[in-house]
Amino acid sequence: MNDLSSEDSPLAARLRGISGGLTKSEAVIAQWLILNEATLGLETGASIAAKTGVSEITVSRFLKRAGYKGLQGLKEDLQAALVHAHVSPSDRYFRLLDGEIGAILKRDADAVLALAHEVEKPAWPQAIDAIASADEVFVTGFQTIRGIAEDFARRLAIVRGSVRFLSPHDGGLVEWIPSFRRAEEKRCLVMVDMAPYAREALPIVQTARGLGMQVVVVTDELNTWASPETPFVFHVVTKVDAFLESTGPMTTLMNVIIHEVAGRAPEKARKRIKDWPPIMRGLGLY
Amino acid sequence: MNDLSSEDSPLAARLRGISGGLTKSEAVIAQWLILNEATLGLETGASIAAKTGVSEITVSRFLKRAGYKGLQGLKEDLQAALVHAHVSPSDRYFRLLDGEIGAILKRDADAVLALAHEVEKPAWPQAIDAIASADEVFVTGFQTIRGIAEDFARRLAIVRGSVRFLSPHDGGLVEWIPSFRRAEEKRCLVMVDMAPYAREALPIVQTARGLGMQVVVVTDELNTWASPETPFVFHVVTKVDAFLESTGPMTTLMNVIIHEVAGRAPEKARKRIKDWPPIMRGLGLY
DNA sequence: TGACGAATGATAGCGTTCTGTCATAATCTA
DNA sequence: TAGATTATGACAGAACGCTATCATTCGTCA
Repeated sequence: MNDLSSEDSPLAARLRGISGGLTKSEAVIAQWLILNEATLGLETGASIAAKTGVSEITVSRFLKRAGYKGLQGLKEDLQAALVHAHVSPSDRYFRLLDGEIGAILKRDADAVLALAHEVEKPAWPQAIDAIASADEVFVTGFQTIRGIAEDFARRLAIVRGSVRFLSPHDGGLVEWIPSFRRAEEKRCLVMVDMAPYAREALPIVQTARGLGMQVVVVTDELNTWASPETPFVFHVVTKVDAFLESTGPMTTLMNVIIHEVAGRAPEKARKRIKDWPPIMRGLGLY
Repeated sequence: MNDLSSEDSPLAARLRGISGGLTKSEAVIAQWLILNEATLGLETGASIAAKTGVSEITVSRFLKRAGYKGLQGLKEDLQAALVHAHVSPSDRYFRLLDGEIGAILKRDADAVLALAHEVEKPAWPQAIDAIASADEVFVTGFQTIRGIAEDFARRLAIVRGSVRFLSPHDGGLVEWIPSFRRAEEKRCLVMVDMAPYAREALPIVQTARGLGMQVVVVTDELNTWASPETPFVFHVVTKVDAFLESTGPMTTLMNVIIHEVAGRAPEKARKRIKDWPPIMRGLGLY
């Protein structure tokens, strides 16, 4: 094992660090795993056994001894190392991230990092411009993610004015009745969506488009109805193998939108952030 | 699907190139695969089916139609693409996470992973028990994070009954007027808090404690008033060097609470999750 | 609105994977 | 060299993954 690169992967470091030394079979398995790290994703216990000349149960025992929950656990670790290498410089969290809740947190963190793909899209800065430059911004969202939309509307209003939450069922879209005085204004709708609310959401988006608004949709990974309606559709991974979908990464993306809109006029945003607390002080809330 | 990045991965290009268009289910699967490309190594046909809401055989048919020899064939293709890529997936992630927004996402992801510390606390399972075993759960939160609390109340109500959102300023705590019929019931208050709302939050927590309720507070990293009032205080990092604090990790922790409460009675939670859509179908929302 | 075709799902069966239990082989020590 | 201990393997069973077949649902068209 001494002939391996000094620049160890986490896998190599971990296998090398097994206390008590390795038996002959274990050494063979460890070396094979390290040399074939790039393609471990495709292997099974049986295929590793076949390639190393030991039995399947020996492979299984070795992985357990190495601290993995079987080959699946090793694969999950490799995946996590790939994604999280740039998040935390130390292993201090990963020790705690064993178990079911840890797995959910890791997938949530994966989903947050994966937002980088959405922000990288050419449509992203155009969507930010649509929101930042609109004379009025409407925000809507339904049922169990209505809160995300409401918080977004409140928080977006901190960094720019003329933001309204829209409750189509309650208000029947009276906010969109045409006004002569404001006929030339640019308006933008931001919709926070989660399948399967297409029946409600799609007509609203189509109505907004019909009225000349730009529409930005932030939605989950299953939404396919939004793309034909507007170029500004951004997906968030919500399935994290929990009882319910995760809404944390979607909240994070809404916060990033606010940050980017504030970044379009940073001095104005800073002034608004500063001006707000004194106005609120009369409420006696803190 | 037209909103995807112009810099398509081979997988995205291949799925996009399927002639004859996609059916509704196929479009969902294709989009999900593209959005989750980084973690496909860990998926099975069954797990993809579960996450996309289609059946396993539909996933299998789609992969065949896309020219893969099943999921295994897709994984082999991904692996081969990995070997031939000039930039490794890890480096690609690094490049995406470069820059200001990438830094924010990394800090957000780090804050999500750091939630493992809160979940590890001895108080955590006791807090989950307090919520799960209460006869009635009240949920409250204010201003720009009121939406997180409202969504939490709605979603917690999916997995257990007798959950109420509390709006103290609107309702003046009428929900807490004593009732002889329910005098012996165990009640629990869950408060989502963010500095600087101590002036409003603290009296509510003290009132709840005085009325014999258990209180769980989920709050940001600056809160110091909560710990003397209740043993169940969980902190979330919200400072991510953005214009405004991030509420994504807090949303994630609320989701973890829901998951854990559901886990205290999983069959009941699954039944409630299953029973809800038919009731909702009358609304015509999807 | 009804019929027809396409899409999709349920179920069962087959193949593969993983591991518990017991047996065998290898290694070490006296 | 023999006995004891440890490492490893064989086998069977449980669990999981995938798909063929048939049924059901959905969408389109007349």
